[in-house]
Amino acid sequence: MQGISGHELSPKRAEYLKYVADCTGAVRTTEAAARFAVAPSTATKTLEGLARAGYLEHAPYRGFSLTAKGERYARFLVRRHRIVALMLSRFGLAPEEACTEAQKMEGCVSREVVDRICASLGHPMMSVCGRIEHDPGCCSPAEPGGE
Amino acid sequence: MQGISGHELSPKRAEYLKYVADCTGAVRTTEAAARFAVAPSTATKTLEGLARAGYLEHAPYRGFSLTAKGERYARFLVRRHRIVALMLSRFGLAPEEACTEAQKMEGCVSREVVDRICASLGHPMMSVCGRIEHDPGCCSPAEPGGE
DNA sequence: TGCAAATTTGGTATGGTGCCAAACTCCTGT
DNA sequence: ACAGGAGTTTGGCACCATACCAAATTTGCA
Repeated sequence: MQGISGHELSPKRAEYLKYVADCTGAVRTTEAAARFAVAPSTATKTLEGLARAGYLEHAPYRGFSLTAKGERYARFLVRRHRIVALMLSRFGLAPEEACTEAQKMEGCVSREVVDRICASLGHPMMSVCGRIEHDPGCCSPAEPGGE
Repeated sequence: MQGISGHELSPKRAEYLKYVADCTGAVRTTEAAARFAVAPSTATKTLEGLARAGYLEHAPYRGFSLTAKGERYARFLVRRHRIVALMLSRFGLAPEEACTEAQKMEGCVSREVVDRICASLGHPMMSVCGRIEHDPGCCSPAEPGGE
């Protein structure tokens, strides 16, 4: 994998990035502020932080959109969320419960661990909250020998 | 059970509390500073924070020791760590690996989830890094019907 | 074109973690 | 008995993440 450790972004930033990735087109400050129940200036600053780090592109007064790097990272974040949620559901948590708790934990789960759980689960296609996309080279087709 | 959510302490504070719980008798500032590789003043302040929150008792210039509350909470922290590590080992992580990764994640895992995983695992007695103590009323004897 | 809505900027705050230097306490050895 | 060194605490400062408000700025519609 291309150097994703899973700890590049703070939990909040990761949430914002996932949100931007979920939206089609550019995200307005107001939309993000509403989504996270914060003041618009807070949304601007958090998104600005992601832009400075190269995950988003900022068209001032227009909105924020994903860069290639942001898109790649967001795919990881979504996959991580779904793997963790699926794991929790295997321990008896109901789907929405698993999803909610996954949200709380996932920020601390490394890519390494996600890949291991993913492999151990047999590279599942579905989680409790959506399809799981397996990046080529990230987890599914890799691991030639062991595991 | 008694109102432990699992999110009472920041990850660092939780680590310090576990450390104090692991030591016999009072912990000196220097010991903690060495253990966490920080300046003595930092150790003082972090431990002071735990004391102010009621988890530790502070005998100035003498050391810090657990209060009843701290002891109870530390038991939860250790149990959480071991349950999470055991869970990870079930996904193919080697013992020390599971233990290391658990350390990174456990701060974000709620008591609720710990109890669920614990139950789902059949209230195991051993983890990859030590015995698992099941507080009466915390997890094992509870859950009368379901699960 | 002018004004309302949206956005950004700058100032400020809090909490957690960290450092250093200075002040203070403890204890041991002479 | 007490001086000095080791250990500890205090106060000041810094940084990052997150958050707010008020003021300034830009956009876009009427």
